Amino acid sequence: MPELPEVENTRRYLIKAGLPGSTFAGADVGWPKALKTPALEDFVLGLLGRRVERIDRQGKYLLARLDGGATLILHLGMTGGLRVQPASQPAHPLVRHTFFLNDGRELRFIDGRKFAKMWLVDDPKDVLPPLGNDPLGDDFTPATLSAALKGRNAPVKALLLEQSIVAGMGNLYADESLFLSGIRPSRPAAKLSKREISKLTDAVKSALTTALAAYNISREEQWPDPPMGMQTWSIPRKEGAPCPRCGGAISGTRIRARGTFFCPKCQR
DNA sequence: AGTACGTCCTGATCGC
DNA sequence: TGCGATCAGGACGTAC
Repeated sequence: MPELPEVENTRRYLIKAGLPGSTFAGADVGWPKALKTPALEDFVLGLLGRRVERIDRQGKYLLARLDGGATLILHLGMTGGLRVQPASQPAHPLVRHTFFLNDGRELRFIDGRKFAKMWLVDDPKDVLPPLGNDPLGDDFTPATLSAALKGRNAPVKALLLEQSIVAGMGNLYADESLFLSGIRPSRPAAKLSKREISKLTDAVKSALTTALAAYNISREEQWPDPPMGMQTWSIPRKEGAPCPRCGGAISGTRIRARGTFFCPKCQR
């Protein structure tokens, strides 16, 4: 499940693979429902002949800035992954979309579960939902997080998952952040103390930067394989497994229908 | 406005 | 060992 670290590493992978500078020579959209806008014909025509100038990330969205001013937006959903490969190389069986490049390579969009999404727009603001501060940026502070949680009585984990509060947060890093900060996922957000908000802010930054760094160090030699399947969790995602801090049994529950794991001793 | 839940999807995993 | 049942969850629409 690509969350911020995986999406950011995908961005770095695309840059390393030389997608910026390449020009689209066509596109094969194999799962039309993934294309949100525009209609298929305009999507293909709009990409044709356009060169990728830059690749940005906003939350979990990848934005390929094209010459001429348009932006190709990709969201990896839960099982999405991207690869830039020679057309002659056999494609992964779960490739749903193929973007042909003018250098004989292809940008291949893998997406087993078909939850990924694509847009081609003049202004990303027209289609992107409101996104909160990026937790890796300077604007993500105890003050801004506290303000975002003010008056909210939903479980803190549910709010961490809202992209309008923490852009790029996902289920696994939410559990990780709450474990690192010793806060139980079910706690009403507004009841967190100032000190807890501060610890949570640090934990979110720490969980995400650790994941990014772990990938870059341990998998660097594997580039250009896609950055997926990172496993840098402190907390086991298995009920009854031993807590790495106290040795007690990890509890499993569901919050907003999302699998949630925490240590009942370490997280209060 | 805030909160909760169903829906979309299918590969991977579980359990008998 | 095999196979059907269940699980996984990001974002959105709907409902209360």
